[in-house]
Amino acid sequence: MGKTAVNTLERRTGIALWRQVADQIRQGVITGLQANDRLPPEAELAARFGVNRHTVRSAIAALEKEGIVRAEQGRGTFLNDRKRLRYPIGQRTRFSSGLQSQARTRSGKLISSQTCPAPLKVSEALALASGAEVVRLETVSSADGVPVSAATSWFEAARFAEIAEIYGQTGSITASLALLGVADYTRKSTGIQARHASKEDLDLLALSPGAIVLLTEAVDIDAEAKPVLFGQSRFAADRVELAIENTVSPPPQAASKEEMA
Amino acid sequence: MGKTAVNTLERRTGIALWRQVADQIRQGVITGLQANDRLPPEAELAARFGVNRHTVRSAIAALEKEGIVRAEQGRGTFLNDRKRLRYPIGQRTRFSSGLQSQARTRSGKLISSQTCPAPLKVSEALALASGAEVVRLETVSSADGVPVSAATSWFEAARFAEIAEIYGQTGSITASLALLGVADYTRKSTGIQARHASKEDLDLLALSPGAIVLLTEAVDIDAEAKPVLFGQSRFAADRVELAIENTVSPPPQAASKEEMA
DNA sequence: AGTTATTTGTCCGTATGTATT
DNA sequence: CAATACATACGGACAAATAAC
Repeated sequence: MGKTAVNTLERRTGIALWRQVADQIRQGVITGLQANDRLPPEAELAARFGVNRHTVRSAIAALEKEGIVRAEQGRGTFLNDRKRLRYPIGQRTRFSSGLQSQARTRSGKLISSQTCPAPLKVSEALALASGAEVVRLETVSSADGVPVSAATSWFEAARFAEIAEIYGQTGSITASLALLGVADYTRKSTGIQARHASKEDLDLLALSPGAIVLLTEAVDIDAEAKPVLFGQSRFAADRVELAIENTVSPPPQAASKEEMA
Repeated sequence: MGKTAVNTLERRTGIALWRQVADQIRQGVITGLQANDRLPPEAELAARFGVNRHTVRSAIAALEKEGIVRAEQGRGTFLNDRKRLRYPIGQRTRFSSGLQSQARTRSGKLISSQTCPAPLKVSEALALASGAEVVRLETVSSADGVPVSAATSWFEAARFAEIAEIYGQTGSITASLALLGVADYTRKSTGIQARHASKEDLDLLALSPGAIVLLTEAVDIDAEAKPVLFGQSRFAADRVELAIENTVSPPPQAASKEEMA
């Protein structure tokens, strides 16, 4: 038999059919199932999904506006290839050096900053007295001009009062901390969640409604194991993959603490 | 001014307004912003979201069917609390011991298994000759009876021919490998992505359409650093948080030179 | 040249779902 | 529980561009 493929779409779920079709096609892209070339013709897709051709056309129109595919009259509809960046997370997590080999240019932009009493979660993460003053930075990091992550970072105000200004100039957390006397810092812990992007993140990351973000919560510590930074980053899930590479030291015991590239 | 909170919902995105409202309320739950008690009255929510009260009612009806909230005549609408499990990822990643302290019971169920030639990605991950035979396991792991993750795992067939049967009995990868002579294994690498759940995962994880999964791709190696397992797990993003805890060995003393942009 | 088949693009009308008043 | 406006989904028909023969 042909491809009766009953990829059962659900009706009256509050999500339009054309969007469900678009989501499925997009997922086909990111799974890497399809190469960089032609999609099946609209009529075939319609049959495959069990919907009208117009519905498929709506889906394709949406994908085209997103830049996922391009439709050419008479020829067909083609996938635009877009690879995910690989963002390494480990004891030594840094935006710029982590993407060094994958993007020609990287940049960090300061969106806003504020000094205020620390929320409970922040004071705990930074091991501060409850109510201590902290600086909050809202930043967006891009690779080759494409926004990759939006981050909210908290620093102890007493120690890092000028970090907002310095970050505004350097565009780099690592560089800013270095200027403020933190020669080196390491990642203590990272929590990872996934959710739909908020309205603000849609703007900051130039995503379309319904997009997914990978949300990381991390604490960085200095050489004396004192917390310097609590950060909450939202990565555009269709542009980034988080990679945890455990430095090659198999079972416990003798561990090599070196890093290499 | 009251709370004119313009959480601007987007129209004609293919996602019905009532569903966007429901999603926002649900996210409020999972972010922990709201306690376990009462939601604002419908009229206030309507004002807050800038929609009609009927629309809010549709949203709440949907959330009630999902078990997220309960509406009570004359009293109001209340949140049912649900916390995320914390799933640790590190060199020693194991399902059961990782959730030990958070769930009374844990179990792994074998959905299906198959022996076939390794796909390219799998043979590379396991360092096998291309086309080597592998065993593929489809499993679902649950905590306190609630499905947490659906996983696809590949093993070298020559070495682990009976793993499907053994897993079916033990319900544990660690136990199964032990019975097959792998006393210990460690995590070599973990990649993390996020996407919408596929139709199959919606079933396996008992999720509702539009749900998000955290997708991890991991390679586990034995004491001789030989790959034993390539696994692809899908975690229900609204039930689980992935946690990367870097074993406390702060900075490598000798300052860093290899970093910086 | 032309002719046909394939595929995307546009137009018509109609029924149902969604959202507001 | 209306009445209304708009978005969504379907069905059919034809035009326009492309490719192959």
